[in-house]
Amino acid sequence: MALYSTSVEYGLHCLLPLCAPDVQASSQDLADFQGVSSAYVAKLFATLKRAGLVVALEGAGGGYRLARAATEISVLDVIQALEGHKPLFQCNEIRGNCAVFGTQPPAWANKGVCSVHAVMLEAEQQMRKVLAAHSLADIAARVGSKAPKAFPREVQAWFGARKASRKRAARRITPGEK
Amino acid sequence: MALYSTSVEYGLHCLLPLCAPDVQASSQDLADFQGVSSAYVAKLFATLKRAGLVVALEGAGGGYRLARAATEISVLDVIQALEGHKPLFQCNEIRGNCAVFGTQPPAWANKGVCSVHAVMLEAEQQMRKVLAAHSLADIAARVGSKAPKAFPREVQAWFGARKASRKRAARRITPGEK
DNA sequence: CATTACTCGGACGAACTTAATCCGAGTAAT
DNA sequence: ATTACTCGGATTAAGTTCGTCCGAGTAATG
Repeated sequence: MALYSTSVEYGLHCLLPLCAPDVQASSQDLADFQGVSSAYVAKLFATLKRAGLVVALEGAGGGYRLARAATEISVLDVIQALEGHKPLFQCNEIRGNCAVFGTQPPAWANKGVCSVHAVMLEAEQQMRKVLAAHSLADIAARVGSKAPKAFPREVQAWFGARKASRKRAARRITPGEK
Repeated sequence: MALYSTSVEYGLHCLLPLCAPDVQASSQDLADFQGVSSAYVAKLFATLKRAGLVVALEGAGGGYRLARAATEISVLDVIQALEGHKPLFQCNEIRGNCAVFGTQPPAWANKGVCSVHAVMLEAEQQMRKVLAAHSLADIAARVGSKAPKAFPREVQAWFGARKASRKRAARRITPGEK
């Protein structure tokens, strides 16, 4: 339905909580926090790690953490990591197929960039310029400016409670139970 | 593989020959001229007609013609006609799902545009601005400036010969033959 | 030191969109 | 009146995306 898929939306939103200083959370927690599919977010974060945007801490109490400062991760970085480098438009050089050329197109036909392609490249460049200009930190700050002052504390409390409840729940489960 | 599909490439290229004054050609001829799938181009032009970018002349010797001056048809018009209005990014308002909100998100959470969405909208606007600024006539002119002076005549000759050969070929086919 | 359970990570399957094809309806030319 | 060429929609095949599930490894725990 849209040019960029849901991956980008999930990925960006789930990265936001990690912008706060010294935060580390599992993909499970991040997904539950944002109310989206946890299994899918797990897959997305594996991709983000491969792209070098986050680092993973394995084992109990582990989780993800930003690989570099939130100011140094642009929206474009996230998009490229999750969707791969998708051009706006793929030129198949059909200008060289023109029937009047016969078997071999003349030199002038393939000279420079295809005129249709050129327009698309210009549009893509403008788009990428905007996406590269905004960092995760910018977005997090804008969200923060809307929220009441107590919000960051509440978030921190939620992640803390989450971790605690996990342990407690684990204790209750009998060994054989699924 | 790319954000905009092959439809856009086929559509734009096949519209270019129609930019010359008083040209009218069938989807079959336009596709053969550009060396692309004719059945698929036929489908695309049906869509372009529905969008009001071209007008169709039915019957033998019919074909398509631009619905208005080539200077008044932008690349964006063609894209929107063929792909529908696809936003760069679809916001599902997951900001309201945040787990700390409980059942009902507070008023400030959904105030204004989602901060992630806002970045995407800005990027999309810049992109569309470029696409809207270039018309079919612009592209046709740029192609023409590369080509030798005799090229337009050759093209016109090709379409003429095409029409003539059709008639001749038709005469040769026996009624039962496929 | 052995166990536990929580974490990542890749393999698997269903649903949707796109690319392409085929055939029927209508119309201008013959 | 016939012919054949045109558009136009219904149908089919392939690729991509979204989402789920299960196995491997590791830090915490007793």
